[in-house]
Parts: sequence; C-alpha cells; structure tokens
Amino acid sequence: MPRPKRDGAASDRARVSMADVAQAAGVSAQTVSRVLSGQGTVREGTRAAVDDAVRRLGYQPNLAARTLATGRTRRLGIIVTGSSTSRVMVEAGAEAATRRLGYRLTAAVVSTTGIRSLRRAADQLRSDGAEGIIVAAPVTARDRWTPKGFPVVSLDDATAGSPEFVTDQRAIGRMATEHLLELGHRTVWCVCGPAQWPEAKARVEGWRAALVDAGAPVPDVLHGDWTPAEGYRMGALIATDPSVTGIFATSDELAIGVSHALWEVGRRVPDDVSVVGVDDIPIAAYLCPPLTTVRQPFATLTDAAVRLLVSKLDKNTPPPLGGSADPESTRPSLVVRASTAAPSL
Amino acid sequence: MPRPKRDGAASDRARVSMADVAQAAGVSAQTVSRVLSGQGTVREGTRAAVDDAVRRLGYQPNLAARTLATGRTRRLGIIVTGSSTSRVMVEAGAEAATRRLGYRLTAAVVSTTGIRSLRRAADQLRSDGAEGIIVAAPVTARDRWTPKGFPVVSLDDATAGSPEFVTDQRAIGRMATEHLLELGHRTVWCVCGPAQWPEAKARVEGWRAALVDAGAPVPDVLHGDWTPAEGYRMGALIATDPSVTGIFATSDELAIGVSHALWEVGRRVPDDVSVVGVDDIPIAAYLCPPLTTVRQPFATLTDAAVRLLVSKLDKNTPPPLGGSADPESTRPSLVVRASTAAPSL
DNA sequence: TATTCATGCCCGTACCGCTCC
DNA sequence: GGGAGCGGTACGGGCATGAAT
Repeated sequence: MPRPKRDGAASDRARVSMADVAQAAGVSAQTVSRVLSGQGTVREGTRAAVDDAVRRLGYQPNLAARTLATGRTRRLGIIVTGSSTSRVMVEAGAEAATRRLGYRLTAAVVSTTGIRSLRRAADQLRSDGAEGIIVAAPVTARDRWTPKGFPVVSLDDATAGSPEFVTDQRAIGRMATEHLLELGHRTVWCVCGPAQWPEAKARVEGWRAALVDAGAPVPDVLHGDWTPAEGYRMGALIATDPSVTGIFATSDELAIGVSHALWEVGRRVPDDVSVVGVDDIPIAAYLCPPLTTVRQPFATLTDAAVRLLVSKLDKNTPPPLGGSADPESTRPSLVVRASTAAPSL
Repeated sequence: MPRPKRDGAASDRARVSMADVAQAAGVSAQTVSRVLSGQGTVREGTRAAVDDAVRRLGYQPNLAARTLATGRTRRLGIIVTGSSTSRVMVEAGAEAATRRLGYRLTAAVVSTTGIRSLRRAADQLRSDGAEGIIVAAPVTARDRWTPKGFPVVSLDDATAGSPEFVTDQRAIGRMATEHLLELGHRTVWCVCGPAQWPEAKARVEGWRAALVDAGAPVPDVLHGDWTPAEGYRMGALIATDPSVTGIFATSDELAIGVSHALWEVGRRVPDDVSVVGVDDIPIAAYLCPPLTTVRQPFATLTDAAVRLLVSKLDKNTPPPLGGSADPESTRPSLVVRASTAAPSL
C-alpha cells in the first residue's frame, strides 16, 4: 500500500520520476534510462517520444537514487585554508574545472593545517559524498592520512606525483628577485609565508638561487603566515634597516603588510624601498603605489589538479598532459607596476 | 545473485552497510537505524552492542540511501556573486551556520545578477540537492523566480520578510557620513555600488539622511559595480574637484579604487580628502593610510538568514528571534583609522 | 541483430506487527 | 492490555543484467 505522501515541508512534492516519464512516453523506465544516459541502442522514434515526455513533464533525475544505484556521487572535495584572495581564486578555478567535467565540488575550510585538521576535513568531505579530494594546503605528513581508496591530489607537487603541470614556484621567486637586481638593488630580502608550504619554500629557493647566481649576499628569510598582519610584523623587523632596499614578499597580502610597516617608519615605496608581491590580487593595481607582482595562472593549475583527480576516479578521463602541456599557460608572469624602482643612492 | 563487485575506481569497495553492523551486533538493521537516529526505544545493552559494532566496523551511513528513503537531503544552497572579500566572509559565515544546524552548504557563483542567472543558479543548486537557498545578491524581480516549494531567503530584507534581524544598512551610511561631518567637512560625496543592490541603496539613504539632517548639500551619487576598478573610475570623476574633501565609498574595495584616483592626481588621504569604506576587510588596517571603515557583523547576519531558511524546512527549528534579537550583535560599528581627518583650510 | 521489457538490487527509513512482560 | 523492545516488509528512484520479442 502506498505510503502516505511525505509530510509537507521539504518533501519533493509530486516530483516526476523516471516511471512517470516512461508512462507518458509509453515505454518502460529502462528505456528512459537508456535514452538519458546515451548508453545502448534506442530507435529514433522512441528516443524522440522520451525526450518529448521529459520536456513536457520537466523531469529532473534524482541524484540520490542514481548515486545509490551506481555507487558514484560525482562529487569532489577541496580542502582550503585561510581567507586570502588567492585561496578564493583557487577555489573558483577548481569549481569551474570540476563542473566542466560533470562533477560537483564541496569545500572544507581548515583553520590549522595539522594532520588532525586535514583528517577531519577529509572525513567531512567524504561523508558529504566526495569521491576524492584536492588539497590546497600543505601536507607535511609522509604517512597516509586519508582512507584507502580515497584519492588525494595536492595543488603543489609534494604529493601529486605529476610536477610537470604545476606552476613553477621557483620561477616566481626567481623572476621577482631578478627584477629587483636588474633595477640595481644590491640584494633582496625575503618575507615569506609558512615554511611548511611547498609554494613558500619553492619561492624562497628561486629567490635564493637568483641571489647566488648574481653573486649577491643572501639575507635571512623571515617566516610568518599568509596574513597582512604577519607581513606587517615581519616588515617591521627590517623596516628601519637602511641596507634594506628591495623586498620580495611571497604573497600580495604579505606585501601590503610589509609596505605598511615601511610607511609607518617613514620609508617610501618605491623611493626608499621596492616591494614585489605574488598573485596579482584584484586590488594590487589600485594600491598606492600600485604593486609590482608575479601573476600565477591559477586556472591552469586548478584545472590540471582537478583533471588529475578525475582521471583517477574515471578511467575514461585521461590525466592532464603533464610535460607536454603548453608551457605558456603554466608560466607565471611578472607584472611591473610602481612599487619597484631603482634604489636611491 | 550478487552483482559483480563494483568495478574498481571510485566504488565504495567493501563499504560497510547497516546490515553489516546489524549482523555484527546480532540485531536487525531496523534496530541499528533506531540506535543511530535516537528515535524509538532501545534497551541499553542493545544500544551498546550496536554502538560497539559501529565503531569496530567503522560504519558510515550512506547519505544517498538516507536521502532516498526520507526525501530529505539536508543541504542548502547559497547564491553569491563577485569575488570581493565581503562575499567570502558571507559565504564562510553561512557555511558555519549551516553546519551548526546539521546541514551542508553548496555555493553557486553568478557573474550577472539578472533573473536568468539567478534562475539558472537556483536550478543548479536544486539539482545538486539543495532544499532551499540563500541569496546574497540583489533580487529585483517581483515575480516568483524559483520553483514552488523551494524556499528562498535573501540576505537583505527585500524578500526575507523579517527585516528585524538584518544589519541596518542605513545606519552604515549614516555613521560614515556623520563621522566626516563631525570632523568638519562641509559635505560628503558618495561612491556607491550597483543601484539595484538593496545594501547599496540603503547605505545611500543613510548617507543622504545624515546630510539632510545636518543641513549639508547633497551631491550626486556615483554608481558602479563593487570592484576597485570601478571605484577608481568613479573616483577619477571627482578627484580633481577641490570642493571634494570627504568621500563615503560603500565598500572597502571601492574605497581603495577611489583612493588610487586621488593619489594619481596628487591629492593626499587624509590631508586633502578623507575616505571611508565599508566591511573592514583584512587588509583595510594595513593600507597606507589605514582605512577608516564601517564593520558589519557578518556572522550574525548569515546566522539569522540560515536559521530562517532552516525554520521553513524543518518545523522543529524555530525562526531567528527577530525584533528581540540582541541589537548589539547586529549593529554595525565605525572603525576610525587614518584615512579620515579634519579638512584642511 | 536490434530494441525493449522485467527483475533484482543499491541502503536506509516508515510503518506495522509480533513478542513479552 | 498497554507499552517497551525489536524484527519484517515495502518502499524511494534509478541502473545492470539477462530474457524476450
């Protein structure tokens, strides 16, 4: 006997099911399924009848039922941290790429990047139906921290195993540093994000290599988190040192904090000190002075990560191209604005 | 006959089901369900046995099956637009509130706020299983734009019908304007977000009311979108006018663009012109000079909106308190920094 | 061979019924 | 006999498989 129609509220009142479509089209539910999935052969007339019924009734497939039957959710998860502009750009890029492949994306925000937080976030995403996750946060643990059969792709090359497609973070540090050296700065100081972030580490390596190649002295690196507040704190440590004339901050938000510290002690950008950031966030061009920065191709990065993850879930989707990918689209680019200039004498 | 175990890849290989738990605990699946849901009566010993089995087997309920059986997804959607920092804050607040009530949140980003975009976003969220949506974008259409039985709550009071709990946007405009008038400015110019956004409109109303109350002249309002680029464009229109000494921008990002326009023509903030923003985004305190701004209690706002929506889906959850809510927690606050000062003579 | 249909099953939950005190 | 405690059965809406025309 039919169960009483679901109690008001959130029920899908009178929602059309596949059986309704089948009846309207005069075929079996199975045939409707075939038509909609494109699998199997269906006569042209039958297909038209089904398509017509679908449109007439406004049929929308029930995701829960499909998931239950197939064991597939077609949902991915992403773990992000902080509230920086770059994280938003990463999330947006991942969302777009995910949808392009016919998947959905759920995000989990972690406040700390310890293994416990990551594990909890992974659990949450999994219970939310994620079939795999993208990690846009540092993973220091060598051991497995996700359940078996739950693929993980990291935005950096630490765990992805396909470093070819990732933006060359070392190049970012090198470009910024060489730009300042070419302007005539004797050396470049580095204000850096958390040491455990591979991105931060790689940018520092690029910075160091550029200095060494140029025979310039290599100052100590300052480390903090990614917030402007930390940029300010670190900037204040070196702001009054007259030998500091060029600073490479590993994110725009850090650069803003650094600039503020300089401003506070009366040193002008770029007259007294030049500052370079990374990311090219939307406001970078409107700071006073506009910030010179290294732009990253976030979209390419996230697209590759998502594609790599999906290729692990679905044998029909090939992994990203890797080494043969268009290098142009993965290369960072220096955006020269007014926060950098030749050092004053 | 058992279907061949799901083909590798993304299958839930050997995932434990309720029946497994039931067998391990020596009870029926029904009893396991009762224990887990807390509904119905179960003897203490039985409950312990089930709990133990759940832990031992690492059982995790299958959301798809539950959804199919109950008709409830316990998922909400949110429609956001732009990539401003404030939208991120809104999204984060909504996510937290949603999870507190045992729901999940999916976001849909729209690039334009026309009725077609909104409808498409709503469809997308619904097909993703959302039972209702929160709209953090302007809704100008008077007519119904969502399917019936699909509740919508807007972050502003245009459609929510419960204006009591919403931040008083007029107060924001008033506070900023009065602050500048008190400093001695003859009048205050207004650089505003899109006219169709209720927040923008209300802030302008507050600004106008403050001017009228003070007997100050009321300049024309400048309208654009929420980006710093538009703030710059609008700022450039008035930057060279020497009578302009105080500007109220309806977001921090607009204020940054405005400040840039002033800077470009050689007018200093706050010496020549004072600027006030809205939102207090993280970098506001680190701009040069630090930005005076009006902070909004985003968390309170989003919490109320989510609660209101859930109360429509679940009769057991009461709606937010409305008029009797703690006014302190919903009131905006002026954060005075260095971008405002008395006008020079 | 080309189409189509009928059945079983995915995994929880609602409802009803059966014990046993 | 009424209630506590528990099990059996029928779904929900799709998809996979094999049978049937």
